[in-house]
Amino acid sequence: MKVSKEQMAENRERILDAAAQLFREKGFDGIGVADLMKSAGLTHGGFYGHFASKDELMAQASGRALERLQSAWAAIAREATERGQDPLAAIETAYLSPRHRDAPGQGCLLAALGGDAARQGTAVRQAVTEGVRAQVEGLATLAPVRTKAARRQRALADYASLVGAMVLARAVDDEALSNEILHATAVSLRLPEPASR
Amino acid sequence: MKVSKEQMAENRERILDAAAQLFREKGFDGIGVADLMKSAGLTHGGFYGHFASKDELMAQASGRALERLQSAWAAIAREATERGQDPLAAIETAYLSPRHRDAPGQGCLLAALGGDAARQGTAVRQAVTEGVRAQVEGLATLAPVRTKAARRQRALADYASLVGAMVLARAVDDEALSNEILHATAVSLRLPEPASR
DNA sequence: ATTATCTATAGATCTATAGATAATGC
DNA sequence: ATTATCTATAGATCTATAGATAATGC
Repeated sequence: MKVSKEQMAENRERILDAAAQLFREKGFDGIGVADLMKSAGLTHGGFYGHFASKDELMAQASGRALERLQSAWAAIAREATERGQDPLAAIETAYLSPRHRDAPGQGCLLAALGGDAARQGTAVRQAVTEGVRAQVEGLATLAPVRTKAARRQRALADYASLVGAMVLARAVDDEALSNEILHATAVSLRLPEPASR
Repeated sequence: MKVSKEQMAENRERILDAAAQLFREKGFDGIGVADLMKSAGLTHGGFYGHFASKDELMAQASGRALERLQSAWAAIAREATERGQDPLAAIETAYLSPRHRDAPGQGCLLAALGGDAARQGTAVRQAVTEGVRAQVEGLATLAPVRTKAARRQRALADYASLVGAMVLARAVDDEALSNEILHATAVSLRLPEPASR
């Protein structure tokens, strides 16, 4: 049952991607190693050849999710700039969309697992801290204000608004209220279009 | 081992209060029924005389936490008004304090369990929805803007900023960055004093 | 007599490991 | 020969229940 080196590396990537999605969808405690490995097309016991523990996977999957969202934001910013539109507004509009709300497995790690991350060990917290730092720096370069300090302030506050709006929009059971939260936040961030897409 | 009716009602309250705190501190999955009952000074098996299931407790404890925070906000607003200060700013300043960040067990349910709540069943989601609605309505009455629609918009957006700032501030592992998030959000909400208390 | 709580346990699930298996790669 | 994966299982933990116990309240 041994596989080639490349196949093994590919299997590891599949485990990471499945974990990054399933943790965001079901929570760190909502999915076990066995079901996770089944999702990646492998069996339970094989897991420990790739990762020392579930905790290590949680940290690496968090890092993976943060990287992927960072890339997605960069792509949105690039496209908006090409069209002569405000790149920060484009990212924020996409973030506050019902599409993002309804697909937590592909979305912002902090909105899906921020509360859980705060209760985790050093490995997860460090991965999250690094990702937050990178995302804040990325947003800061796009903020349309003059000083560096103002750009950073704006990036931090906007990021907080986005995460909170998504947490609330997903927590409530009433779609009208959920949409209202997303829309009110879009208005507060002075986004041009409605947040729906 | 039977106790009086009043004693039983008091025991039930103790279970609810312990649950409201421990769930916020450790997550819904981070504390079991046995340890929870031990925290309330009772034994494991007695639990099912008070609640039909852990799920029912989760919903009622969420409601309890939301009610308690609502009362705390009302008290802060009252005191601020007595001193001739802006009551909404007083609530927001208290919310964004390191004291709140470092005491999740006594704090905002949405910041502590919002992400988890989104993954729970109908009972928990309904309790959360009702609580969010009440808190938004409470904030809206305090918003210093003219129209009803503007007050509601402001309440929704401010609530999102607060929750997101707390989620981020608790998730990161670096106290300087954490304080920076709280402060940047306070600036964005135009709060007069620094957010520290 | 009723019943709130206790002790003990069933049944399920979860992480992690041990040993077997079979394909890779020297 | 080495090793990635598989099957099987140990050990811990968790929810929920059954039956015993002892204090309340008619």
